Amino acid sequence: MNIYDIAKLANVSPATVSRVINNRGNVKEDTANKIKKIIENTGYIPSATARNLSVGVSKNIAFIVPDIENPFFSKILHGISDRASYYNYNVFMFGSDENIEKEHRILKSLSSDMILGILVIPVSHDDMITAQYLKEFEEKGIPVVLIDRDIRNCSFHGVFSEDEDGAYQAVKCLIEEGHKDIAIITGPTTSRPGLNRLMGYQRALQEHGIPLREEYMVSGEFKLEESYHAAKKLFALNHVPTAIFTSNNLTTIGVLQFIRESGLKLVRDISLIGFDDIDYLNLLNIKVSIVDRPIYDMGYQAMDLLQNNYLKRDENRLITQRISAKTWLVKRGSEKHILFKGVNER
Amino acid sequence: MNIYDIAKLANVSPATVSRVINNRGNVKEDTANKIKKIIENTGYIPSATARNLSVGVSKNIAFIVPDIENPFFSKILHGISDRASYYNYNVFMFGSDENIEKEHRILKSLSSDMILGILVIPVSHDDMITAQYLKEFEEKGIPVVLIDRDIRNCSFHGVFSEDEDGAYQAVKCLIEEGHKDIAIITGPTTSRPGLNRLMGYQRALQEHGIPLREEYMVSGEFKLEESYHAAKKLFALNHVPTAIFTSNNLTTIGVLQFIRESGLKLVRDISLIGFDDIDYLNLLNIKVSIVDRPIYDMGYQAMDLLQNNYLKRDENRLITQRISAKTWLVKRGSEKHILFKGVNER
DNA sequence: ATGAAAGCGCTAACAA
DNA sequence: TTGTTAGCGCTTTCAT
Repeated sequence: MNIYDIAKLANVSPATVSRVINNRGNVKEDTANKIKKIIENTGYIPSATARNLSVGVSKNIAFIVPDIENPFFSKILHGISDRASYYNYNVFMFGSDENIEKEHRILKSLSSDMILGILVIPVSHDDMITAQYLKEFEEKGIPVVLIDRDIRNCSFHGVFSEDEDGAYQAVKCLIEEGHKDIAIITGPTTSRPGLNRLMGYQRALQEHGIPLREEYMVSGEFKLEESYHAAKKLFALNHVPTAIFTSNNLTTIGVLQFIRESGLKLVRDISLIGFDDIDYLNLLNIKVSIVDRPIYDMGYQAMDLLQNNYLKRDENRLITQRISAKTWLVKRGSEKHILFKGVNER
Repeated sequence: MNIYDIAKLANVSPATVSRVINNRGNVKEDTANKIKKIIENTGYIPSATARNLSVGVSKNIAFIVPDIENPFFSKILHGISDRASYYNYNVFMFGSDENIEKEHRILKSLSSDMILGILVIPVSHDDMITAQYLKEFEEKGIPVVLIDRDIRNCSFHGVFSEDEDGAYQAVKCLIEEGHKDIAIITGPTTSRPGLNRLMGYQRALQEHGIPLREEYMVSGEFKLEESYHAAKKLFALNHVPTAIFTSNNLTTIGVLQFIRESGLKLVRDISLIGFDDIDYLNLLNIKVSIVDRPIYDMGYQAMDLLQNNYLKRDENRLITQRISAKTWLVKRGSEKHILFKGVNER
């Protein structure tokens, strides 16, 4: 079944059928109705492939995500997917598994005529190969929108968030609660959010006259297990901090795991503010204060940005659209300071 | 840049270039190398769209999932994605949001020449419209593989799991622990897994001579909030059960939420076994016994099944391949029975 | 081993 | 309002 078959059945030309299918107008209503009926009855579905080839444009967008199973990214995907379906776009999902080579392979495999745009959460802040691929896509008129993670020295469109400020607010809150010995479990230094959250942490301390201590900044790499071990390191210090700022959701969980396993208790033994919420914790009455942000909306907005940039891809090439999502502190009690922490007594 | 440009640069015909690109052989090594070099230098990437149109086959598969944010489905997606990338397939991700109309719209929009196969976790066990769409795809030679949820009276290929047995084992375990008053929070009756888990529950009770009690079977619809209220109902009964079997991960969380909010404690006040694990609970030292299964592998296997059925889509049309993943009980203590439950004392 | 050319299903410019 | 026709970029059969 193709457009010629339909045309024959309707005694019209394929062009007319095409006009009807695409609501191009300039077709007598009778003719249009007749054609529509035939399409309905035969169950004919136009070939998207042929259409794409003919018009040189597809309705597919590619989404490249580092960790499909992280609920943070699932939420972004949800936002993207919902908005994409509004635009009648299809979403290709590619998982890079935080692996830079895999990311390159994905980008390389992206035949540019199959996709209309690219949404990507890049693995690294510093990787110039990925940046090069993305630039080439932009030059071909395929808009690129980064999500959450920026790339150094490039100015791609993107939806980010106020990482520095979020972290700053969190640490400032801890300070105002009376904490002075505040540690951070950092994200990878190859990631912009990781870097910025560290900077927010440092600025908060400095602005309040608290000296930075090397041993209070340990690396958790945004990963659960690494963060668990980072927490362990902090508790092995001579002078255990009274509060920890954790740089992402998995980091928070890693620390919580360590706390539970060690028989420690939040607030009593250690205070905590994390970056990004963890859905079920609050429901389960595990009260952890966190820096929140509109995650679903970030995906949604990214899709919108892509769409806008696609529409005006010829003009305005020089204007980069970058959105920064607000962050806000959600206090649930884990930030509280009590003067004599159990662990400091030991 | 197209295949003609490359051909011209290499002083050969487009056919030869095509042979090189697709490793078809029958090309002198010199010629092949020359062409490869030119392709390399120009950065030419063949048009997947044109290729698809020409050969009538694409490398895309569609995955339709009811709830992107549920970690259970994220794991399946991960398995699918990994295996798909092995086959050099791209995965379209569609979210039906447990909405049957949305599912129909997605299916309807799936231009059959854009996709090579369909992986779907259908919203409903009973919906014949979806079934009809899927059948039509199969008839066109586009293989369909169901995941997790079967469709009534159809025999699609699929990867399911031993829901009945898993539930049976869980409830049997509770009985052997000494529980007699065992409730179930059920999934939707329009879902096969929901139904089968209920059947497993009932069989376990019956085989052990425990009469079924209507008021001990409440509906949680596989949803968090509904399950929370279901738990509330159970605790409002004159004769509160001593144990609950929860039909999926969200159900378990809903019940845990109720338990926590009510100041109740697992085991002391109520025993619990759930279906499907919840990643972070165990890490956070919330010890809930659950029925586990190889979720990632289910996605992985589904992709393999699709691939196999694609390869032999012409022969063997009548042989349906259905895989059932094993389930196993993971005891973490929450199944334990103590004789005088606090809540029964009231 | 290589090339010529038809065809995949659709669109759009041009003609009528 | 409708039709004709030349592509879109690739594959593949059939010659050579």
